[in-house]
Amino acid sequence: MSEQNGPSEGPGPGPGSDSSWWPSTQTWKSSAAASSSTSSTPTSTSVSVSCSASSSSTSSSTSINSSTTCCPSSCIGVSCTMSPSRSTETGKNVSVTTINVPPNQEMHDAKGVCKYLGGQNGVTVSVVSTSVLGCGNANAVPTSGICTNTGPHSIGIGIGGILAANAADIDDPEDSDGEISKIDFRGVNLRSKKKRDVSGNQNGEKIGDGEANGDGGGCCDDNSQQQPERPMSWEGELSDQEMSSNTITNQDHNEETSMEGVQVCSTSPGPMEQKFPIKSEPDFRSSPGFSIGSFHDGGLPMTHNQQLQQQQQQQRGIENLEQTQQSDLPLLVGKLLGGYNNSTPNHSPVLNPRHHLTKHSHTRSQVPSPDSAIHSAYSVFSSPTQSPHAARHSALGAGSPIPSSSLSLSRHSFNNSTSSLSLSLSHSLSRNNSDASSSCYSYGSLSPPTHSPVQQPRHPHSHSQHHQHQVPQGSPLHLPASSAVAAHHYSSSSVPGSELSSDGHPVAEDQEDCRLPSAPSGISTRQQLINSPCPICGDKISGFHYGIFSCESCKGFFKRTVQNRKNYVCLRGAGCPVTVATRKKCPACRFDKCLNMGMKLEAIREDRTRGGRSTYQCTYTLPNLVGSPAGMTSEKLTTAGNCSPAPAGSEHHYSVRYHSNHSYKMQVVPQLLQDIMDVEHLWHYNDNDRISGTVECSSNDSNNVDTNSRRGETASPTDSTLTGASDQHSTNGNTTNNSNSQIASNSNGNSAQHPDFLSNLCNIADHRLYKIVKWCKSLPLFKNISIDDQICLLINSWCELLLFSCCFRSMSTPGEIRVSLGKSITLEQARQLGLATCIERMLTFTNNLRRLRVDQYEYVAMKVIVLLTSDTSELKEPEKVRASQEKALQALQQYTIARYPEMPAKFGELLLRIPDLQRTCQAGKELLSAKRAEGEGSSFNLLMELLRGDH
DNA sequence: CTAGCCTTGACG
DNA sequence: CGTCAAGGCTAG
Repeated sequence: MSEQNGPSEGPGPGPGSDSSWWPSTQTWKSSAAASSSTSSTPTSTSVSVSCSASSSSTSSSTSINSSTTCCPSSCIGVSCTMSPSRSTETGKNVSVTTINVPPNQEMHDAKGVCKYLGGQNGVTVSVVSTSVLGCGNANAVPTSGICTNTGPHSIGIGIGGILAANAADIDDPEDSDGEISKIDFRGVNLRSKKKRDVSGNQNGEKIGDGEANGDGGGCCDDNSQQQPERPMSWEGELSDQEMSSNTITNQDHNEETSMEGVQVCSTSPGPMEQKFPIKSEPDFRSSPGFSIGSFHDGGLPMTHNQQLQQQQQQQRGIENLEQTQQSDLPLLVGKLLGGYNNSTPNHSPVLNPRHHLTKHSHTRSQVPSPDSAIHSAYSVFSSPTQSPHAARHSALGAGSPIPSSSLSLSRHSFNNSTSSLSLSLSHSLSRNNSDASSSCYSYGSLSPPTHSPVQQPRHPHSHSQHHQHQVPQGSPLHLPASSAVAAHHYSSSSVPGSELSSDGHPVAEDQEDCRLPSAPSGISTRQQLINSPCPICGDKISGFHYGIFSCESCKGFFKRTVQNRKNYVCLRGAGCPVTVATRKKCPACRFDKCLNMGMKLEAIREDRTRGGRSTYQCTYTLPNLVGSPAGMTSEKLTTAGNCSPAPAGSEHHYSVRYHSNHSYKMQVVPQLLQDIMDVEHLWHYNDNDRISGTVECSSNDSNNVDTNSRRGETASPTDSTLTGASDQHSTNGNTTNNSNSQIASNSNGNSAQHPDFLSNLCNIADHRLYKIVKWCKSLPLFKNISIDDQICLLINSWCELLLFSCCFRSMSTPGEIRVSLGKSITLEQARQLGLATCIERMLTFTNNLRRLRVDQYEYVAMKVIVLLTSDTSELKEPEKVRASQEKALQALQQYTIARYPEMPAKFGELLLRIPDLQRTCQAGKELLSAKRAEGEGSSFNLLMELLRGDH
């Protein structure tokens, strides 16, 4: 890893951040290298336990010790693992994200407990203790994940908890917050300071990002006053609380940040998407259900009828499943889904192998390795040739940052019509393009944005949106969002000059075609354009940079951001105003705006070659507004038609460039996708959950009544993840026996020895399961599926879902997988722990996500697609499931086409990653089973953490 | 990190 | 040689 050590890259491309997608060489290389190297390592199941064991035992550098070190109970959570920063190989600091144990931990735990006790209904302390004991006990343990709930109460947890949690979910904001505050956000984007190499290597740079941010957010240097500076990450800005909370103990080494604190939004590649609204989730702990857990009670967000039906169905389904399947998971899932209650003996789900799962796994296993992923990220961007369409339209590409708020915006109904596909037209331009075809600039007035000629809203339909300030100052070129308008396009050549009229002014031809309000063609001169305000910040335009006319500062900012692969996260969830005065405050939003306004990543030269003409292809597709496939309304289409792009062969395409965020979103994001996104917050795992989970687990286990009790069959997803792996594989695969046997083994082995471990498992499993089920039940497409099938689907996909979530979250930290809050693991560390196979695949998968610049919308859509995989023979209504999946696929396709016209193959590429995910999952499960067998607690815990959901 | 200014180099 | 966009340098 050359310069960038894997970890170090941290700042790197976050999922959200653009940089992530950036073709960046180094990062990729490093990662690639790593992966490749690793690849050599046996992917197969057998992980060398020995290694791990030793390593684990030794806290060695990597120390991932978890629980033990910390409080046992709490273990998982915060405390655990901290690995001091370790400088990685390369000289650079790599930051491995180390996790420090927060001093607070104890607090947390205690707190958690307290909450738990107090908060929860009936749960008594005694219970807790019991459960704890239980966990500790060999018996209970294994199951823990699942078991967690097991106690009589346990059930409650599972289902009850969920139910209880239900919508309402009792959140304790406060608690949460408090907890959150304690959390270490180091990871969050702090940009490591980087020194700049004289040479200006990018490599080194990554490191550099951050310091400023430090906690406060270095990003905005200046701003501090106005706002405390916040660390940025693509994910979003941290809330104030978070900010305050962040205590970062950084280790010197780490400069990078992990995004942990940020909730997630996981990464989205695009800055836009990145900003996922951060919601803290309700703590289910607080929910009575949890403690007590009668699953009966809990109500997921469902109507009563639904609930009733579900319950009925569930029971039936569950029973069926039980009969048919023997995996633990199903039961648990079933319970969760349906509230099915079974009091079965508790076994640890985790331990139990699930056969069913295997089936898929097998299939999946066959899937080609992700290795390909390694290839370059470059490919996409770097070579123009590859993507003819490469150019990102400002409009389209620009993903307008979608502020969290945006979610609330009214949605358009989008037509799913595929027609949209056709919309994207692209040219590929060569760097030297002579062809510079026409570009359309809307000249209109030089006047300030408000005055922009374009003012007419281009989109009649645009809903009222509240725009966020972000609106540009509206240079004629770039219409203010509010004004929505047309923009100029250039067609092909990146070289502005080409576009210019003889005068040297950009040709406005298109405008007319496009009906842009802007001034008549020819009227404005380039100079005029230059005189207009920078569409990003409103400053004076200095020229045509990276695809748009912008000021020198934004040009430089964009360059630095891309070259250095910065991952900025808006702590506020996006939507920060970007003006001359505020542009320094939130680089995340500024970068988003750069993209939104049309700056092209492709314009940044990987090789940093100076001079000459740009080779990047400028492809302009029809304006999304008009044509966006996804959501366009007919009207819009019509409009588009007017603007009709140049004839297919023609080189010139004109499109409206500017889209307000709002309109953008509406146009590009299919309703279904938006609906899916709206429930995404249910997925995220937050600290509170964790903590609470811990408590719960402990409490519940011992008794375990039933809940989870699965006849040993069920495993919580988490567990299953672990175990499941084995199961699916068949590695372990014992069906029936497994659960018991496993449990036994566990109990005997490590589990007994590591109460913490067990409790952790319980916590994780419970929480994740809870979250996942809750999420599933809220999914638009999932609700209509019968309970039986819901259970089946969840059983078959939970592992993929968890891993996907983890990998997506890790997009911003090349070379490392973000395990949990602040914690991350590098391949090297994984090797020491004997987890190389799994981590390697995860890194590879993550690299692919980064390369593809998977954004939040794509991520959520893919999760649904994965969830709705109907390739199982166990489905009762496969057609229905298939139909649902098809809808999700359609929505994703529409979105990718509309949002990333320059990446026409993105949809297909995204789907091609699913097999990799499945393989990765298989590897993870195998590892888990192996670890479990060997009893390596720490490694096992680590895996659990890996599988854990987002925070 | 920011942003203004400088250098580079393909084109015309 | 001028233009112009991309990268580099560096004071702040």
